[in-house]
Amino acid sequence: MVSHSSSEGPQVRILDAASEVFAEAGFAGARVDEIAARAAVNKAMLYYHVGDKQALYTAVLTRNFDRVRAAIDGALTVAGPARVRLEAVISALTRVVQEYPDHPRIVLREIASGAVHLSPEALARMLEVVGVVRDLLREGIESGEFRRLDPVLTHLTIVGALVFLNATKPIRERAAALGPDLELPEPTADVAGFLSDMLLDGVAGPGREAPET
Amino acid sequence: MVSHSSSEGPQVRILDAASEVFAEAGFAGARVDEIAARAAVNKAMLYYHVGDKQALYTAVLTRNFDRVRAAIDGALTVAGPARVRLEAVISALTRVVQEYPDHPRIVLREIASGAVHLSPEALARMLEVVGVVRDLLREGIESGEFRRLDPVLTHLTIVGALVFLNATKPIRERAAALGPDLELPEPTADVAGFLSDMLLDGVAGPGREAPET
DNA sequence: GTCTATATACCGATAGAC
DNA sequence: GTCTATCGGTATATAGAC
Repeated sequence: MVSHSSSEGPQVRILDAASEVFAEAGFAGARVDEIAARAAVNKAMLYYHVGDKQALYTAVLTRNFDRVRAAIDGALTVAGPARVRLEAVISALTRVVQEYPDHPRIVLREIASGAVHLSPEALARMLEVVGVVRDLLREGIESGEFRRLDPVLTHLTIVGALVFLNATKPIRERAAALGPDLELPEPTADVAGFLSDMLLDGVAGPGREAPET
Repeated sequence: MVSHSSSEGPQVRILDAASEVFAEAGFAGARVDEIAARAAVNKAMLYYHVGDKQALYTAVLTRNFDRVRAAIDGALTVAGPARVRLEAVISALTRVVQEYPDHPRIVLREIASGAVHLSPEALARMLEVVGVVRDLLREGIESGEFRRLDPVLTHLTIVGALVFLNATKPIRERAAALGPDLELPEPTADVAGFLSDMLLDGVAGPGREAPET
């Protein structure tokens, strides 16, 4: 449910509610009435303030990607070798994805559909994020810190893992209810630590100074 | 489009068409009329043969997961250490996902939605696949071949990367059309090779003994 | 700016003739 | 088994009063 129901202004409530509903049901499955109800706003007012369903969707995605971008920019202020900065980015991505769990779910659907609902501006913001990590990986490869792995594949591996880990939680819970045979152990609480441990040791390759986790 | 338009029987054509449309539009976005049209079958006949939209969806997912399961079983016939078998599984998963690209897209949406459209039987088949890889990872950990990484997180990392790499292709193509600044280099053709290289060197952790989790 | 009531269109599903 | 025609429900979007 929307957490800031009455303390925030209508615009924020609408975007929060829309983000929730789009994450749960997707663009086609989302109901404008449901969004208006959760935002505690009359539906006509929703159209008046934000626009139609597509405009609502674009506004949500733009805001969500801006949050991700801000988190990455914050992580990149730390100085040091590429490896340290990549760890900081992974940690920041993990945090932002856990703080705003709607976002990875919406992105997952967008990827599945081939980005048919993504406006050019929202797509551009999404690719900005990809570009930042890609450039960081390239830099690490140039400096010899990282092995010569394809930067885009590596980025997608990182993000794919991150998004999966956060998005599969409802399924894991449903699986546990089906019976002990199908039960999956609850993954480690420290997801960022796992990802750094697993992915960076792949990225950085063996034979360098050991990371302290 | 459906590739076996007229050579196959109606049931197969219907499932092929449904898999396509569900992958493109999701459960809520899929149109039964569209599925019938692509299958070159009258809509009433579609309901007569398979059932309603939900039954159609379950049939598609069951068939698709069975293909994945068959590919994994085939890969596990090779003998050898866990590392070799895990490489074989990754290779088999890569092949099956490339041969049936609808499947990862549908799974992506299912994960995003929290599996609300998954029937218990389809969910069980999905978890079977997770279980096989999880057990293989556990075995490798027991034998000391792999580091002590959480098996479920590791599995999700593998599958997440795989699915992302195959599902993001349309977006990467759309990005290239937006301008060279946003263009992403086309990833390596040998996706399975990349994944084995990157993920297994993380999993096997050359030159290091097991840290406690 | 705010709300009610409704226009308009679409989609899933089936009745019923053949 | 096959098809046409259509019903009933529901969704987006807006007109128009206040």
